[in-house]
Amino acid sequence: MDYADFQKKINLSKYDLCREVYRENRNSIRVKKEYKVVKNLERIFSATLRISNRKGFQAMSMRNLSREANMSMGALYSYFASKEELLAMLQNQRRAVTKRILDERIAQESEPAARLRAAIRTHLYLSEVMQAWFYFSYMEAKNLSKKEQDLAVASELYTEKLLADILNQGQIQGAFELRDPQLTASVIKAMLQDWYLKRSKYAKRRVSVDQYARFVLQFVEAFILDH
Amino acid sequence: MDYADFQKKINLSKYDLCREVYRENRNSIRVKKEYKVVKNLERIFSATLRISNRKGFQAMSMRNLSREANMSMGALYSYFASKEELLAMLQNQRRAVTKRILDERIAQESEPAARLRAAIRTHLYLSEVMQAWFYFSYMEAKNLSKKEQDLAVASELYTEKLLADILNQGQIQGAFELRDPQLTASVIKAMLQDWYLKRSKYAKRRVSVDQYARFVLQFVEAFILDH
DNA sequence: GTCTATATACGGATAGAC
DNA sequence: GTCTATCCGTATATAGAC
Repeated sequence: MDYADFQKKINLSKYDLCREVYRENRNSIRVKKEYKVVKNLERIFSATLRISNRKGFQAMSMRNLSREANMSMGALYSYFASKEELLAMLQNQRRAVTKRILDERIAQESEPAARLRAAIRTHLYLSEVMQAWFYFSYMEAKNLSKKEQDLAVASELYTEKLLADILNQGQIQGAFELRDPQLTASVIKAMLQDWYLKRSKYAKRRVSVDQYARFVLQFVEAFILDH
Repeated sequence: MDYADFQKKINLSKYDLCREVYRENRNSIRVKKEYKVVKNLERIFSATLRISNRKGFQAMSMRNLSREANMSMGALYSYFASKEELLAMLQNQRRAVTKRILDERIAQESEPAARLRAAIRTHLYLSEVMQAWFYFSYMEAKNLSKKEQDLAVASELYTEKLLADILNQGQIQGAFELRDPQLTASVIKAMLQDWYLKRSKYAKRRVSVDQYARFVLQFVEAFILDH
């Protein structure tokens, strides 16, 4: 399973993601024609991520967004009631997709070594498909409302716990040998995050996501299989 | 050399840092009595880091800062000409200290293995002493002026290159065996950054900087000494 | 040196025309 | 559904009193 296979199997086009957002927010969105909502939500979210990742969500004014999304201020406000609600729509949906796919793909494996590989590869591939959002979510977390912050932290810890559980299970079954599963999970997480946080550095050096995945797996396995 | 030794040897009190800032900015600071400048700069910088790390530098208004630093708006503006200049003072000085100490302590070792240990430990210890600033610098980099962004990236790459050079040197001398020194340096950097980016998580789990340093060293050494 | 008061610009959000 | 025009609050920065 490499990145190309992953992309084929998992359907995650921008429009699919926006269609899900629309269906979950039918009540609050005043515009009613699905094709139009999906098209405009895609513009809005893309522009939001583009501007925010350049200079920060709070520094993005609604006028910026209106210009970048090619919509008037009035039009924007028929898709959400406030800047904060725009954010919540985006966050909820992306978080849900991430969790769903991560859970699915880990559950397909039963051996600890295979589960660990699935977790690492899937996380890297997800962050490759939705790089802009992963980056946004990490960098903006602390600037958002208390509620959004808590959700972000919970989502962080959930991923870390997925890894820690696999490591613990592997240790019990004798597949891995390691001293501190919790700390090991933390630093694996740090390596996974580096992939989407330093995207342009890796792009410049022509490191592909598959190369990075192989490298991280080797690095981790040298630690948990050997000493 | 553990963290307690490091603290004793390296003098890095908040006031020492602010005194350096004052001496480098005598021209632009209108207040002239050193003890007063140092005291107020300390207030200003502490408050800046405190507020910015909670909700972002751009979201910090000068009124916020004035309240948190216990100084009037007018008083603040006699220490800098603009919010941007305040930032540049802080960044320049901290970056310089970090580079100076990192270089010094690596230069004291000659064997690759010892140099690597010195680099990792020193970086972790520096980020422990100046956690708020390291966090700030990472999280705000993209929101600052082009000039500040470039300086931040250069500083990032400098640290990574320090690590990569040590790894390369070790490989040539036969001390390390590794396939990709550049990628190895990148993921080590990611682990070092996790320490100051997730400070409160590690604090909650009662992981000390010395424990974390030992763990990272083991993790890295399993990869470059074994396979 | 530090304060209060204020100039001026820009922020989010909405009303009402089309 | 979308647009333009506008309300009102808050931002940075400064002037001038003490």
